[in-house]
Amino acid sequence: MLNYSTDNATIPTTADAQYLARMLKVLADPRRLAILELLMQGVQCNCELGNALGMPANLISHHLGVLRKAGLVVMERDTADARWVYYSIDREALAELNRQFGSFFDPARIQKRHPACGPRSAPPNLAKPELKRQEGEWGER
Amino acid sequence: MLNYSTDNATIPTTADAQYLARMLKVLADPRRLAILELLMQGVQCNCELGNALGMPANLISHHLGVLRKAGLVVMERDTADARWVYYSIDREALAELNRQFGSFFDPARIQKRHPACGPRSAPPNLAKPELKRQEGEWGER
DNA sequence: CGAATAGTTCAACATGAATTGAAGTATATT
DNA sequence: AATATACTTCAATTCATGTTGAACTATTCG
Repeated sequence: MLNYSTDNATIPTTADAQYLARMLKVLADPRRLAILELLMQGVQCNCELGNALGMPANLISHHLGVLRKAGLVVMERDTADARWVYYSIDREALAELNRQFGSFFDPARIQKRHPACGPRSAPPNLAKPELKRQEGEWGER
Repeated sequence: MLNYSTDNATIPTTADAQYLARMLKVLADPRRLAILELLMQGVQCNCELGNALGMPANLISHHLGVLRKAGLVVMERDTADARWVYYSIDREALAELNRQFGSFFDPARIQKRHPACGPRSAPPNLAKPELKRQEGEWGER
């Protein structure tokens, strides 16, 4: 029954899924999450972020670069002293991310089973999508 | 102005942020996203997932293990033939994830700047959190 | 009982990305 | 012009995790 092909069928194919996959990679770093949390609390410069998080300036720059490339963060230089660079969240990009995530992981989207393989005799004994919870360490906090 | 400490200040500290950091790591893999997408479309067994995604059984098992540990996926064996194992999304865990994500990345949470450092002369010229968008490759699709 | 099947686990290896340390760039001050 | 300041960029190193291939486990069938 295993006849997997050699093409890249495992890469998300819709534009939405590709967007989400890329964004999730950007978010799945504790330090970047911490930076984003601080920027949610207000516009900040590299040294403010570095002070608050105990990170060197170059590492802050690196992570901010990743966030900027992802479109989540924007930068502006101080008008009085251009050495100061301020970073802030791009509200629209954040809202769009929230929409996409909420849509992809919407529980209302869960469907019933459509069997494509299984035992020859009896159909799978599944009355509803939720099975009895047997494992999981993190879901419940 | 750089006086970062050596403690683990960069690790998200609240329980919510830690939960989110862990979950995002689980989600930030294209193959796991693809698996989740298929499970959203209905309960499936290893070989159905493997066929659809062109992945070997052991890799499917590995990723499903990660998803189960995260509490997002549950398993049940077929009652007629215990060799068949079905996987499905844990609806409640998914709903909780959606809530946490939506809350953390809620644009309404964005605050104004509270300066902790900057040029000595003029205060930062920031009237509102949104700055003019200057960069970003992915945010707009 | 042996063979087949569905899936799981293990460990080595590969890969991608974060971190580190140095160097570079631009701006401001003396 | 020299020095200080706030970052940014680069490249080597380190680290975390995905992938591969083999071995294992449990169940079913002839």
